[in-house]
Amino acid sequence: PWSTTVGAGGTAAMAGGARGPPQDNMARACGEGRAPPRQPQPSGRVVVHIDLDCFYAQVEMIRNPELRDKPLGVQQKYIVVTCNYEARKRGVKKMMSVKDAKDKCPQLVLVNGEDLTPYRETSYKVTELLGEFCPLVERLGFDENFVDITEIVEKRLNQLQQSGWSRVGVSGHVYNHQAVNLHDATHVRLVIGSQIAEELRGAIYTRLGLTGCAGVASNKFLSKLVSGTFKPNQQTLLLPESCQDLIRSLDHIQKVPGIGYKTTQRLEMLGVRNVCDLQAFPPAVLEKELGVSAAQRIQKLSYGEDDSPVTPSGPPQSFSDEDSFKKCSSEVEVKEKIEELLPNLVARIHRDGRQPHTIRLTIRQFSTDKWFSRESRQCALPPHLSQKFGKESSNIISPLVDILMKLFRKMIDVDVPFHLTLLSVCFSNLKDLPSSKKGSIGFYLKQMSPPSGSGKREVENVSQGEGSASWDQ
DNA sequence: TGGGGTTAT
DNA sequence: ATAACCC
Repeated sequence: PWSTTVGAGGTAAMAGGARGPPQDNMARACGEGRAPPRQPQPSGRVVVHIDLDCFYAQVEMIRNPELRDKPLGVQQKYIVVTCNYEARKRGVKKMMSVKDAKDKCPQLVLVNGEDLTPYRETSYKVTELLGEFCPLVERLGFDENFVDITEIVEKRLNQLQQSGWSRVGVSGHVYNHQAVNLHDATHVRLVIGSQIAEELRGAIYTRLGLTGCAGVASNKFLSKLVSGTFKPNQQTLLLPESCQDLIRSLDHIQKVPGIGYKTTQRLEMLGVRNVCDLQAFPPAVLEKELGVSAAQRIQKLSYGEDDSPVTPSGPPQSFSDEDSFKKCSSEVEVKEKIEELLPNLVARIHRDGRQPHTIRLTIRQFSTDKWFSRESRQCALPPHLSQKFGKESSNIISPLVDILMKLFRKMIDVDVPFHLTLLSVCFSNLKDLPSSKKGSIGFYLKQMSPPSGSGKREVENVSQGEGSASWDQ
């Protein structure tokens, strides 16, 4: 199913003509008049963004191949959170209500995707696979990864120079159909990057059976923006000269990754509607509205500049499990929900092997207008409970429930009627178990403390501290 | 809108 | 602890 390699061949080497082919016919968001003058910066990096196609649906189709050629949606509560391309052809969209989706497509097959375990596991397999090629892999959600392949490109470049410079051709699309200039060192590196991106996608497909898109560019931001250009299972290379065209193709600022809901609201009050407005906006005014840091960051993004590194994600920083519902309004119900969430969560952490030192309870209260705000309370886990994650058996659930109920009462006065629509439990502040070698201090401490703790009483002191004292760092 | 995640303040 | 961001 792979898209064929598009040769950048002979005619592509248009030496001096640094400007890409004029593509002014597209109705772009930016007015003709004021193109801010900025050169594409010479960062020298090569970054790939990999974005799996309708990830949850793909995982479900692998789990049950019968679903392959049917329109398929993945459902959480009453929402179709994602769907395969058969379903999209028939008008089903991401985050559509089940009702609307069934109206659009009566034959739609739905699978429940509220348990993320299969997606999480597959997701980490992808990240680990990419990690075999290169240590610099950063996750973004479950279905996206950034890979900094600068070093691999350099290595290939050297090999090519020694073996006498064979043909280099682009793999996949080039944004804007811009001609490649093989006399331009930056172009050559990015072209090699496109070949490596094709190999990464190939490995993800042959080893895991998953398809996805890739974007190749000189930084994370641009690689992410360009990866969506050709949509299922294709890849796109961005050359520096087309950077402005790419970012100006965004018709609204909220499509800029890094500019979310809140910032969009503020920018709109300032009269900033599209990317060109943001590029041209007075920096000092922007800094007053958003703070220096955010202002400078997003204004640089508006030019396609992003010096943020690809930061290896490593193992997760937190483990959480949540459930949403129509109504939960008594303490007993809260306790039941928590007891439902915990065993799975505890098992996941146990598999991870590290010990959490912080626990958090998050709630969402029903309310008509600002239904999207949550509150949380967290506390340090008492050390003896942290340690129980290390090993099997003993009932760690009950003391955790006790702690969580105390956290709950810190947020909610149970004597006043309440109406929750979500509960979430999160463990964070994960530490490796002291790698107790024989003879080390850690070994003796670990051996000596646990023997006599039935683990019932010490829970009391955890949340009792009126000062809320957290032993957290 | 769900069921997750991250970092900055 | 919250607020912002990402999927």
